Amino acid sequence: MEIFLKSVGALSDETRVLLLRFIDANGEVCVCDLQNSLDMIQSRLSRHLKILKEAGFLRVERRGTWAYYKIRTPLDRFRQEALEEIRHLGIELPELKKISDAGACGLK
Amino acid sequence: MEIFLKSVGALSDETRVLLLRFIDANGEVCVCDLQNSLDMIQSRLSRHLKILKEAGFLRVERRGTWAYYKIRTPLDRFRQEALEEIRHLGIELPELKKISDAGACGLK
DNA sequence: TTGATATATCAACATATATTGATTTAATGA
DNA sequence: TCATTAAATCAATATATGTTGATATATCAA
Repeated sequence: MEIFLKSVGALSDETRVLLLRFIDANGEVCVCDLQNSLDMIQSRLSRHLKILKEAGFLRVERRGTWAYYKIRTPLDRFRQEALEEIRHLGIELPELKKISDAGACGLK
Repeated sequence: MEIFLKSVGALSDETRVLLLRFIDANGEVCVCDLQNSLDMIQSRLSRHLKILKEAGFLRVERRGTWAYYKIRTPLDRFRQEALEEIRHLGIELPELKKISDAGACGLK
């Protein structure tokens, strides 16, 4: 029950659904790229990424000071279905502004 | 998005998951039977039943002063998967104490 | 070690959601 | 019509969750 509630709880917030879909659409992204692309402050992103990770949707990989988030694979059936459902919502996604590759995020 | 959030929001509460599973397992039940079986006060039940109904999981049918709730059919794919997932949680369900058939709920 | 950068966590506050008891609404039958 | 019963709604309160700005942690490079 607890794990189920954590999963659906993670999905019941507009910010997190957008985040999940954005990462789903763009593959691996780092937090500073999300800040740039989604125009959200860092602490807000960090919070929601943690919730999505702990709900089993995301995986983090640290490289140096950067933290790269991506969809966890494999997803179990229910999470996969949820992701599929989110894909069909037709959410308009902002463009990925990937500056982490340039070696600096340039954010304060 | 709004409908999706409403669906997962409805699932992200332990009381509602139990309610949904109980109705799923017992078929059609009226509110006073739920009061008896689940030991919950009426206003609490009414609130959660409404949320589950508006999220598309339940259907009500009124007969006289009684309101009978059951799983809405057909459920769309995602809601069906969610229900399936809930079935697999192994939730221990209390016995259905069906007194509405007797013609009186006997509740204050 | 020091400074700079990326991310995580914390504290304060605002908003949302759940619980309860009281009231209202609706249907029934005397 | 009036009283009764089932269910819905409301008001007050408590708890949970989201947002923000500030601070802490971690990595890297000079």
